Amino acid sequence: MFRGAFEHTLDNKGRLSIPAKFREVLIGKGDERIVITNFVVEQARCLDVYPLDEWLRFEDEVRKKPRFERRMVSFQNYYLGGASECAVDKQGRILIPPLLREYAGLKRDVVLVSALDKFRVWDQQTWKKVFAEAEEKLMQDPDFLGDLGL
Amino acid sequence: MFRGAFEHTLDNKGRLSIPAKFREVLIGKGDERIVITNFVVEQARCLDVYPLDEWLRFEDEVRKKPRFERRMVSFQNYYLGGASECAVDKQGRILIPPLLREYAGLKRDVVLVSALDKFRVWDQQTWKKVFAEAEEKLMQDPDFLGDLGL
DNA sequence: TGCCTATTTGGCACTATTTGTCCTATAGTG
DNA sequence: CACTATAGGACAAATAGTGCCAAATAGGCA
Repeated sequence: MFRGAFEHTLDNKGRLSIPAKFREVLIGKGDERIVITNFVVEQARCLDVYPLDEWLRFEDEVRKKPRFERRMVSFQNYYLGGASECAVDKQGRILIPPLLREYAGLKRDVVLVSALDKFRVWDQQTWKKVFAEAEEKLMQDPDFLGDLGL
Repeated sequence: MFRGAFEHTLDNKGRLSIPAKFREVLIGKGDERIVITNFVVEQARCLDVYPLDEWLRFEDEVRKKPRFERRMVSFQNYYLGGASECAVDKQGRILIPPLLREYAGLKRDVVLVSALDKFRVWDQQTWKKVFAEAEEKLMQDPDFLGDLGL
């Protein structure tokens, strides 16, 4: 699965080259298509990127839930509504749809961060903040990891 | 199926061009006809757009239900009553019937949002509100996301 | 440390998509 | 019957997306 974090840059058309390490994972699956959607962690916006097969598995999970339950409706609007499929081009890039680019505040410098079966794309500044806050929390609460059973 | 969200504009005749990504799906079905009807999510009005075959399938579902049950009658009045069939023209546009345009408060800027087998059309301002509320709700309910494995 | 290879990025040209404008056909009205 | 208003269709300009090539950079190996 995906491992590591990489700093990359968008070109002026909004294209992002996928780190070779991540691309290898996709090639291993035999399908380089990905699905990309909006997400938010700790008030900070980012994009979630799934290999197509993982995304489909996830959609199936969602379909099993009660469709008209109110939180589910919100969730579908938010997470599924924004999801769009992209293909990786010959030099390993994807075009990030304008709305998503705008949502996550992606300008030039971005960071791609692995998250198990998927990875996330952050605006560099936003990522620095999120990362620093996470570190801070760990330092100030020594029991944090213990409480999680790690 | 449909994926992604797109900002488009109506021309002064009320015509809306369907995003190429969505049109591909219709072309894949070999039938570009669609059915469009009124809908409301979280108190906010929008339009539901179905490929014709999906709509027919949905009608069959409805037919199986007890026809004179009161809520079913209401639903039929509302959802089926507003439904109208449109064809996509040569440059990929549909004409949105005036009543529906008015219903959903469509002015110039609209957003087309995928929703699995169909998509929705929102007035841009309305969509922003609905989206922001959904985002808010999800942020405040981390357990819900946890249940979904996010 | 320096060379070689692989990866990433920038630039350019070409194609496709979207949108605004114009034109014609049709129906309604005087 | 002629004129006007309007809807629908087509054209064309502007914009955005895609593909390709090559420069620059980073990483690996000797």
